[in-house]
Amino acid sequence: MEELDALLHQPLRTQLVAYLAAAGELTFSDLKRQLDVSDGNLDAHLKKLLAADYVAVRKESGKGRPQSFFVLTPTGLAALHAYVQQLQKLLPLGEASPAPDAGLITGLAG
Amino acid sequence: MEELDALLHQPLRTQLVAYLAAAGELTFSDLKRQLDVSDGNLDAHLKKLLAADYVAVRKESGKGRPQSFFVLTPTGLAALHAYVQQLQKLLPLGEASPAPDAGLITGLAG
DNA sequence: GTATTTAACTCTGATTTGCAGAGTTTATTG
DNA sequence: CAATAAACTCTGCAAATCAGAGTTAAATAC
Repeated sequence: MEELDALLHQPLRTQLVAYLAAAGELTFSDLKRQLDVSDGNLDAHLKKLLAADYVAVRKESGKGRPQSFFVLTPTGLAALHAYVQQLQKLLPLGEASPAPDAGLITGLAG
Repeated sequence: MEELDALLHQPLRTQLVAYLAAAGELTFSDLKRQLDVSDGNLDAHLKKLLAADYVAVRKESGKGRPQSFFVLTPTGLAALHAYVQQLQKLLPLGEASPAPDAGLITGLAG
């Protein structure tokens, strides 16, 4: 049985990676604002994603203050894709039933 | 902005709750086998879910060894439902686009 | 019917993760 | 050039995660 990617399956990192996937490229400050997180915390999570080669940095200096631009790497994008597949197998996401043998999580509305 | 439920957004607990939702009721040993996890670890996670009233126990003794049967409570089921909604907003799950302004995470296959 | 084994938990302590704020560096403003 | 502020980075503490030792109770052997 496959397990959920622990690197992605964490509140802050899931959002972070989702934002990067949507936006393509974001600065440290962009992420800090969007995630509403402390500097140190964001730094720690980015370091993990960098270490795993899920994201990459492009540092720009010269014009204006130095800034770091973060992007998803192909590795990170593939991991995200796999992660989403895992979630779909596990949970009743989207409209289709995830498994043929079970109609998971129904009868909620009542 | 709403955040992901930290109690549910954790590898073991997400799976645990998904299994409970699918099966309706599982014993400690069932969960241990399915999740392939140590006794202590499973106990700790169950305690958290019990403390949050996401799951409930029914303890049976008398016939055979004493066993604990775990179920999702209505609270837990509602939390799971809300959690899935959050994921759908954040990630491109299912077939439908999550947001009108972005076609998230495309161009993966190439 | 008592001793031994084994399933079903539960508790404890160690490791890892997550977090916030202090510290550092570099540009901009007066 | 001094002061301010943005953009990070580092350090240490608090909480979460985990594995295995310990406990209780039923089943099996004798």
